[in-house]
Amino acid sequence: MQKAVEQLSKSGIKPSYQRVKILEHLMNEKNHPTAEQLYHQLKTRIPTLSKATVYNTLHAFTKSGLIRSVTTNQLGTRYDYVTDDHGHFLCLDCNRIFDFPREKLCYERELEGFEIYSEEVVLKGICRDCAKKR
Amino acid sequence: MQKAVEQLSKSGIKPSYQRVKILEHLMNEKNHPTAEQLYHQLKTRIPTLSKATVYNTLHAFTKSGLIRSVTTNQLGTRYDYVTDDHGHFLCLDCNRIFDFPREKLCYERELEGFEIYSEEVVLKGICRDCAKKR
DNA sequence: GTCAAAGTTTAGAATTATTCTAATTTGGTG
DNA sequence: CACCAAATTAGAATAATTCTAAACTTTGAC
Repeated sequence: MQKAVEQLSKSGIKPSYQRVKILEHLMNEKNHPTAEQLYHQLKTRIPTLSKATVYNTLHAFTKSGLIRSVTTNQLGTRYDYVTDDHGHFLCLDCNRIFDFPREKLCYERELEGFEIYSEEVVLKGICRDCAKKR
Repeated sequence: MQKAVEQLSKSGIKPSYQRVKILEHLMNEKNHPTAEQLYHQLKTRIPTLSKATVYNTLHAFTKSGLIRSVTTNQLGTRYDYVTDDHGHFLCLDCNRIFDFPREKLCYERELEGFEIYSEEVVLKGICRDCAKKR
């Protein structure tokens, strides 16, 4: 609880009840939920919650860099709380997303004059578990 | 024309009229069109063309590795003909996508046992032209 | 050549993620 | 308390994508 409020304040986002709950959820969840999933999971505890709030909030968080959005093209955009630089592996079978560590990328030469707000590395394929099952 | 047919055959995809036209279009276009844009641009030359065909075809091409899909989250998925390893920079202002060269990424240790089908590096921000205009 | 089977394309309906809108609620300030 | 701005809400609207069932093409067997 305290941590989420702190993070929001630090990012210049007013820590409303909904925002705190959404951020906490993302801080605890390790499974990269969609906006839809987040909405349903939180709806039980915040019955008045609206989808618009979830989307607005996720956009604000993403813009401020608190969370990262992973556009997978299947089942909608997925979100995770940003800790360090890591890439995402999407399993095309079970739809889970795995984090994996990666070096910070470096593009000074190629993209001179470009302002880079976010960078995303997404691999797609079959995860270890699903590969074994075949 | 010949090149597209050849590429399709090599990938084990039967080179139907529509497929050849779609692939040729992607080989010529440098601006990473959406399915929608492709559909409209080709519709003038193939009046019977259906959106379902465009989507089916793009999926087949992507699966075979002939083209790559760039999921940007704004204005739909965008496609480009694969030549070499490169990353994509999406300008949040003008919505253009810029290709830039990048090294092949290397994840042997972190993702042992995972089958990697595709890898995508997407940066988002403001391109040089748009940055200047401010 | 004719036929059936398989594969491809088509138009339009259906679905689904996301955005929009206008009204309501909330929280702080004088 | 009364005011204002910001945040939230429910539900409608939009837009990308998928689905469906029918029509058309191609292929190979006879």
